[in-house]
Amino acid sequence: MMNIIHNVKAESDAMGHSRKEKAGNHERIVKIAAARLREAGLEGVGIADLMKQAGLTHGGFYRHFSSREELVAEAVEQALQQGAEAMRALANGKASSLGSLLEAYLSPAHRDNLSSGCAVTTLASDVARCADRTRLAYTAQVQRYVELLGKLIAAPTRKGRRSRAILALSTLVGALSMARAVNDEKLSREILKSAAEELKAHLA
Amino acid sequence: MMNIIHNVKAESDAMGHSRKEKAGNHERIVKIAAARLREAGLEGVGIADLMKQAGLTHGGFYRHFSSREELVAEAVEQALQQGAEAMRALANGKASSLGSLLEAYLSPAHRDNLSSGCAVTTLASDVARCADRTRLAYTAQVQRYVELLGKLIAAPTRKGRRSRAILALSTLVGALSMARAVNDEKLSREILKSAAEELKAHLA
DNA sequence: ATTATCTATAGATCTATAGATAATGC
DNA sequence: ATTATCTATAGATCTATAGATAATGC
Repeated sequence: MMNIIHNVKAESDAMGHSRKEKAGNHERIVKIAAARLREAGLEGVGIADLMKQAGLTHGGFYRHFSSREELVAEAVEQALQQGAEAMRALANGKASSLGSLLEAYLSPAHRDNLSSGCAVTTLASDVARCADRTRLAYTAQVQRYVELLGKLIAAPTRKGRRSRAILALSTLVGALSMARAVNDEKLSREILKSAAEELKAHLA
Repeated sequence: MMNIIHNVKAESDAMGHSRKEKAGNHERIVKIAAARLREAGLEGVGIADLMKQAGLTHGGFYRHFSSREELVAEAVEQALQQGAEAMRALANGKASSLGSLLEAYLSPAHRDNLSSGCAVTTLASDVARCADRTRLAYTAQVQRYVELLGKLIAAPTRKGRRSRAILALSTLVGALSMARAVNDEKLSREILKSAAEELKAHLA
C-alpha cells in the first residue's frame, strides 16, 4: 500500500522546537495512532511509520512516550472518545434518535470506515490482551454506551432499560464485527440490515 | 508467561521421518496453531514458537507450508470447524436446545476459554484483514451458524427466522467480545447474562 | 542551559532459505 | 534416491537508546 498521507506538520523542519510545538506534535502523534491502530490493529503499525506520518523521525518518539505501550494506551483512549462523541451527536440529533443511531452504527459507511469508527467494536479483541489502563478506558466507554442507550429505550423498569441497552450494544458490536470480516457483500449488508431491523422491532 | 505445554510428539527425535509421521506432524502444527492463534491473535505467535510446541524445530516449517499465511489459513479453518462442532453438539443436546445453546455460548467458561472457543467471535477483527481464502472460510461458517440458529428459532416465515437468527448471532458475538475486553468482572457477567436473557425473551 | 528533534545504531525479534543429517521407500 | 527434519544464518523488521544538532527560554 502506498503512503498517500503526507507530512501534516505545519512548521518547516528548519524551525525551532518550542514547548508549544511539542504539545502539538504529541497530540498529532496520538490522533494519527488512534486512526492507524484502528485500521491495522494495535500491533499492526510500527513507531517509525506513525512518526513519519506525523512529520517526525522515529528517534524523537521517546521524548513523548516512555514506551510503545504508553502511546497505545493514549491512542485507544482517544479512539474511544471520538466514537463516543460521534454517537452522542447522533443520539441528540433527530426525533426518533434511537432508530437513527442504530441505522448509522449499522451502515455500510461505518463498516467501511475503520479509522474513525467506533473503537468498542474495532478494538475489542485487541483490548482484551492489553494492559489494565487500556482495558479500564474501554470498560468506562462500554458503561457510557449502555447508559446512553438506556436513556433512549422504553421499558417499565430501570433494570429493564439497562438489560435492553446491553442487548442493543451487543448486537451492534457483533453485527458490525461480522459484517467487516465476511467476504460477501450481500451477506454483509444482510447482517447489518437484519440486525438493525430486528433490534428496532424488539426495542419499540 | 512460562511455556508449560511440552513436546507432544510421540516418537523420539532419533527416529526416522516417514510420510505417516509427516502427515501427523502437519496436523499437529495446525491444531496447535488453531489454539495459540485464537489466544494471541493471528499475528501474535511466531513460527518458531509454534514448531517448538509441536516438538519440531522452525527450519522444518516450510516443508509443510509455503508461507506463514498458508498456516494461518489452515489454522483458521480448523478453529472455525472446532467451534462449529461444539455448537452443533449443544444444539442437538437437550430439549430446549436454543436456550442451552445461548447459555453455553454466553457462559463465563466460554469467555475464559479463548484457545478452543468460537472463532467467529475470537478472530473476527483479524479475519477482516486476512487473505481471501481465510475470509471465505469465515463467511461459510457465519452462514452455517445462521442456518443452524434459524432451525431453532420460531417465526411465521422463513425470512423471519433468518432475520432473527442473524440478530441472535450478532448478539452472541458482540456480547462475548465485550465481556472479554472489559476489565470488570461484574460488568462482564452482566453483559453475558443480560444478552442471554433478553435474547431468550425476544426469540421465545 | 535546557530540550525537542534528528541521525545512527544496538539488540531482539521474525520470516524464509541453504545445506547437512538420517531415516524411509523404491 | 528421496525426503522430513535439523542446524545455521541471511535479510528485514521493530523497539529502544546514544550522541549530535539547533532552536527556545531563563
